[in-house]
Amino acid sequence: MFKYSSQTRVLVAVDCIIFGFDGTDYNLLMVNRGFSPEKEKWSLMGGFLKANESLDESANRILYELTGLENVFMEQMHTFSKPNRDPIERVVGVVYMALIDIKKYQHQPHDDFQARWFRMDQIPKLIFDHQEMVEMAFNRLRSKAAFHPILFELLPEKFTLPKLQTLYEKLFATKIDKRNFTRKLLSSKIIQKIEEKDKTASKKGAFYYTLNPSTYKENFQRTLNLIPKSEIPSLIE
Amino acid sequence: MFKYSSQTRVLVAVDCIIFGFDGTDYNLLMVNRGFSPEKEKWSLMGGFLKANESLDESANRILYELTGLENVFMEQMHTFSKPNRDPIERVVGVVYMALIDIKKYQHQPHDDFQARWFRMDQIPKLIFDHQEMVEMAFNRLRSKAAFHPILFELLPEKFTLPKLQTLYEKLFATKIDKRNFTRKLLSSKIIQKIEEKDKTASKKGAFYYTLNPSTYKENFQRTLNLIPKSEIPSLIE
DNA sequence: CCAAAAGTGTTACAGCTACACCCATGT
DNA sequence: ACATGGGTGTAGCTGTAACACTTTTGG
Repeated sequence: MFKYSSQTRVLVAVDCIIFGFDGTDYNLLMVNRGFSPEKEKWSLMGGFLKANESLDESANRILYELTGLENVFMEQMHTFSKPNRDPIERVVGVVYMALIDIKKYQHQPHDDFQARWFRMDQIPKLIFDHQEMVEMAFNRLRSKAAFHPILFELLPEKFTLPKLQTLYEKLFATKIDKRNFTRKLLSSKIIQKIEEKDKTASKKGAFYYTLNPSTYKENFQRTLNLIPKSEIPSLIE
Repeated sequence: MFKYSSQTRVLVAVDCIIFGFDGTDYNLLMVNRGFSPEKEKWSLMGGFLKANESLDESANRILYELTGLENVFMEQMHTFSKPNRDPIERVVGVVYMALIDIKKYQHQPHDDFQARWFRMDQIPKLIFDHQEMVEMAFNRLRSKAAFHPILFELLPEKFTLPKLQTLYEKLFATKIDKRNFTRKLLSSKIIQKIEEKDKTASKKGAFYYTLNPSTYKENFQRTLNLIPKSEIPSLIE
């Protein structure tokens, strides 16, 4: 087989930034590295691109191997490439962002990987340029969520309006008026009430809602304006 | 030096999607490949990532080598990775999108590369997955331009309002009311009129405007809403 | 009965859209 | 003088933001 001659070949790593929401705060799923370099330190879930898989396949494989999860919302975000970002040898790092319902991964089966959730404000010092990756991912999440209803990926099938509102308030570090929030959301028709209440958070209980799958897809491109316009300029991307 | 053992190393190519605007249509700068595979066919400007450069540096080097241009608006867009996207050997392709003033590259110095502009609706069949890359880039440009004033990168320093409006109308394939367009734009303060007219397009002549550098940067994150809301849902990303 | 969270309507304002005519000038 | 493209103002409407009280129920 002919090859391109005299060109440098490098390793390609895939790193997954996995967001979860515990009802109060955003969390990140990290693993304790079992190998050098930086053994025993916390890092993103990652692995090397294999010979016969695409990056999407690789990211999904890595996520599956480490959490057992499949069919998760995940998309490619950015490729990092500083020549010496990995001290061992040159590695180009492709970062994926995933959003999962935090309850779907609770340390269960794969404890051998020593994965655990960290609240966004309590993330340990990370290896290499992983800190930078996380910051970019969180900003990207903010930009996307301002215009597309992706945050539902972080919630279980049934969720309450107060939980959903907290999700938005925490991401944009702002308070939202609950009457306006509810009205905009319901007028979009992307969620529907079910006759069942969550009583864990209050005595009165809050009604559960679920996504309306058809209108959800239709409205995915539509900008919902759930965030007051005055907050939008603070988005960085 | 220690290495990660038994992992696959691959070539990393950088491909630049370079948009220009000729006053009427969007154009793409393509090169006629002088080497196999697909010799003599049209392709994006590209090259391989070198041992000691980052992807950003590589993209800028490639652009400079092929056009002589520097300090151009360019950002990383997506990394393509189907295992057999290049028939010779495995190559992961990182795509950059650049926006340039079309007059800054007019076949001059580097004709040996046989680069030329193609109107977006007259792009020849491209090699590998370059067609897919171009489509993604154009969609991405649309999404970004809907909310950030990046299209100015396609214009010369002095430009007229009618030209600017055409730029938006072509990208979104829609007609915009010129009174509304002008009003929104001027109220944003990002451009300023200069007392000089372009008489090439009409007898009356249209006033030139320039970017107001300070307000331009300030307002870069602000959503201008130059495109009527009803058109926005058609954006795909 | 009280504390804590959920739920619900209205009004004022800002920003958007729709729309048509006059102006300047080269030929 | 006329054809061509450039420039300008208003009114109605829609959507957003601001705002406070009642309801429910577990303890």
